[in-house]
Amino acid sequence: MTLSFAEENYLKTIYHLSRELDGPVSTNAIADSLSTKAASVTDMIKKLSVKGVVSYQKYRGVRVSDAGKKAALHVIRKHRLWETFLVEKLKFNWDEVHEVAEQLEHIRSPLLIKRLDELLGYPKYDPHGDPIPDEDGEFKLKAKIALSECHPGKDGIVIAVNDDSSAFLKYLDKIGAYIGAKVKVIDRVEFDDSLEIELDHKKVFISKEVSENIWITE
Amino acid sequence: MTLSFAEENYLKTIYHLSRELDGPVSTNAIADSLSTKAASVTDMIKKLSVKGVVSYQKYRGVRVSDAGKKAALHVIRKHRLWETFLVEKLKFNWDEVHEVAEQLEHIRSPLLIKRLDELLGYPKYDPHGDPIPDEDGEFKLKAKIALSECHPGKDGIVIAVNDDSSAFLKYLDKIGAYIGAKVKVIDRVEFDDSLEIELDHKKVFISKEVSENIWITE
DNA sequence: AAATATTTTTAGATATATCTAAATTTGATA
DNA sequence: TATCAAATTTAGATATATCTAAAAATATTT
Repeated sequence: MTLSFAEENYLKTIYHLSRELDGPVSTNAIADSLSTKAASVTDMIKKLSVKGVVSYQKYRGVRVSDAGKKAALHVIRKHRLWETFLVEKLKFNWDEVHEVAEQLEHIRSPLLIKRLDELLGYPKYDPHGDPIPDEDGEFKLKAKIALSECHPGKDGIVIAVNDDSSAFLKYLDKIGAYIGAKVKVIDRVEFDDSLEIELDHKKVFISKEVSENIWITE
Repeated sequence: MTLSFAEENYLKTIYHLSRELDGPVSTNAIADSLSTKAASVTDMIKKLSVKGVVSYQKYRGVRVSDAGKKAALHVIRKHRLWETFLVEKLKFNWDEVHEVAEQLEHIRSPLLIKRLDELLGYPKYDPHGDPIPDEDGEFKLKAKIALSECHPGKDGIVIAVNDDSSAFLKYLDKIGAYIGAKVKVIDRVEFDDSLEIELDHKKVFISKEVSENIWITE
């Protein structure tokens, strides 16, 4: 059973969405996430359902099956290994890798991924702090807490970010919030839940939207 | 103007065929080369013609335009850089790279190719001895002669092979005919034009079909 | 040159992936 | 609970890339 590029993209997106939620994933959520139309999603869901990678009840949303999870994690493994390669070996900035990795993740060659993993020294996390699943789809999440959940006085190390968009990552670069940076919460503004934090001995204000997307050690 | 994967594959094939011939490339030659049907080729040729990368007269074959040449050489550049990467950095054998490079050549990212070229040290030739075009599509052929054209007594160094199939390359590995190997023609069998050659101080017989696909220094 | 064979093109299908617009179902609200 | 709004699905198109079978053009042979 092989999945087309489009099928792999849908499956990966559905998998990611299903991890943010508890229950089934809605058609519209998938459509939004993929910038496509609900009608297209319904069509695709039917195909994925026939292939056994999702289970689906009309009007009731989609769930990823065990086989689907494995397939999704394999694509995610490839995506994150390629991102790591681009940053470690080709000197890409972390905000430049996503689009290219979206293409590279669909290349089919078990040997290529095996050797790439070897070349990179079997990394466990990608440049954004996300875990890289192993060949069996196993991975370990780091114990982490979103900055938005931290009270003044809390300090830690930036270990992951939740948004891979170039704009967001460029902003993080600017304020010095790279993976591994030391951070301390100085103050919280009750009015809008923005935070004053210290990064690299410099104090900056970040909005709630930003603090929700930065994870630090617990 | 962007070409789809399929369009890139057709264009590349037509370009390669046009270099073996003097005149226009026939529909059937393209179909054979791509293991597809003549009818499919006709359809695609029309599309490529509209896009201006080939010129085409019904029943009269196809020619690659200047714009087409540039586009084809760009794909070939990517293919050969990836092959070089696979062998040099990921320890692939030269008979394992073709299929993967066929996929990788379609990845769209100028920065990726720029950095890959840099990582590899700006190579001029790929693992099969084929020249890697630069960004402008320029490349240099080595002065070379097919073994099949050599008379007994002629010696030289294997600098390229003409067939990238895994079976052929595995056979070359077996007899020691890697790029850079010293070779000397010992004898020619008039009956079938097979050759006795010396490679690595070992004498082997090779068929005409094989000798036509091995190129040595002039 | 006429007949025959080969090559190429056209016509009409199929499969994938997408869309818009209309119909249907679900869920929230009055 | 009946009504309405939102979400979802269906129906019917479009675009790409492919195919088979038939028709047309070209090339070869007698």
